[in-house]
Amino acid sequence: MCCFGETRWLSSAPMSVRVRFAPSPTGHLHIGGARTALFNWLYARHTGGQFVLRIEDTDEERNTPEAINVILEGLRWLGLDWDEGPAGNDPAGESKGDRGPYFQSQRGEIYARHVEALKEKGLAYEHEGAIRFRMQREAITIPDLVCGEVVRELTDREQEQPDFVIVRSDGKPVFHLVNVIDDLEMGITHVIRGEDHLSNTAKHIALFRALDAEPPAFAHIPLILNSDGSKMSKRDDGASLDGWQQTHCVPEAVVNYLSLLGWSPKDDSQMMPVAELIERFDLPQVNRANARFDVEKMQWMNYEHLRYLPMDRYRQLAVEAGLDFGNATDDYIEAALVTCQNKVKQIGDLAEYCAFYFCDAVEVDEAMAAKAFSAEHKEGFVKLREVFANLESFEPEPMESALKALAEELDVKIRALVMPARCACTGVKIGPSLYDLMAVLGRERVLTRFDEALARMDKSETA
RNA sequence: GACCCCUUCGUCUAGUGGUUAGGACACCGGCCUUUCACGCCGGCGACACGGGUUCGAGUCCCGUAGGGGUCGCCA
Repeated sequence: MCCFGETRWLSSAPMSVRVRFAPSPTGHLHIGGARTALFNWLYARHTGGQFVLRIEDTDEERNTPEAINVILEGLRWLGLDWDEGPAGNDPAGESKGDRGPYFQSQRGEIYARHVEALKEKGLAYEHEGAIRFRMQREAITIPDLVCGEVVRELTDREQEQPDFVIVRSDGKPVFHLVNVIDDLEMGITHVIRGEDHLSNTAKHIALFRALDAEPPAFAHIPLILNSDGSKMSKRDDGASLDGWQQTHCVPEAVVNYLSLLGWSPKDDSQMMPVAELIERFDLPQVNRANARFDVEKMQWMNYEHLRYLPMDRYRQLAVEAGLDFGNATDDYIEAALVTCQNKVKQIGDLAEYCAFYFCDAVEVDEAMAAKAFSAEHKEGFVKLREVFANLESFEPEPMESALKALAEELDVKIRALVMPARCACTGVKIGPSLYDLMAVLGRERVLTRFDEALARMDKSETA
């Protein structure tokens, strides 16, 4: 079937969603900003719309290439790709999309044009060198997809002076103006942003109308607060995205956790891959109440994602976290990591946890050695060495059976054999499954480490 | 000072007039186990308060309190 004419196209085509994330380069990406970006991105992907990235770099002092990189890299790390926006950190450089420039610092002429039009219509006027917008004096109703119809009355100060500055006396346009003009020019259909902008939305709606434009739909999402309910600022625990990047968290875990702050799938789902989030995310399920950031749940979520990561990504994460595998082979490295993956809660703990796999001389925890290598364990340990030396297959199951059989034969607890073996192989109390770790280490290394342990026992006997 | 939003376990939340108020994190027990985790079982723990409306209210209305936000030539 085909259809003819523009009329039919216009009337039958569903409105294509265009959302945006418009951060200013402050040098860090706030976790609340990341969540705003995420909700916008999820909505775009859910509806098949466009996600636009726009950099609000009107504050020239803080505006550095590094600060822009923080935003770009943060979003990329989270996997939030933009359909339109900067291609790099140069405001005058390349960009993606035909509604640019996507840096406000490059859009001066566009703003000037609209300000001129407002002045001509008598909706803006000069006052002490600045330009003010002639704001309506009546209450404005804000239709909000999250908060409902919000009737915004004037505050007492606004009663005194309802008109607000849209261009400073130094010629720079202010946030309210540029934000509205950009959303208008870029064809933004849904403004999804923090609830801290709700009150100001009255100004924005008035501005849209003054510009002869229908305002976009608004969805003001709840804020993310500290665990004590106070406002989250960059210094607070977990408040900055780069903190999570630097500790080599799993980005999908951050996305998953953030998605659950202020939005709910309405059932008991907790762990959700991004594809499921896209599938299920929508504005009606967004909450109205502010949420507090819970570092512990974030860490739990990270662990849950970490343990199910494909080995190649797990290994990559380990390398990024600075792990040194020496000259071990790929097979050895991956076999070793497999025994650690479901045990280590944070990738940062991995280095210490698996160190014994990648060193020549085991670093021994003396407190553990004192117990494990005590004289009473020596006889069994010597016999265990013999058993392992002659074992046909150096695999976990045969080792376990052999060890248990020996324990029974000697009439000792399994622990009495396991403790010295573990201490000999790893030097520490905590670690992967003993049989698994020995299989990875291989017979040669294991027997060498047993011999080293035996030497220690002899030494302490004579001492 | 004014205006706006919000209020269910400590935290994130489910709940759209009739529920023993459910789940997750955290915490505490137990089981499993060579350690540590995982897993399983169990426990602790909430409708901010006061009025209405109703046969019946966590759910609807009003008020109070508390929290958050905004009112800038910051964004």
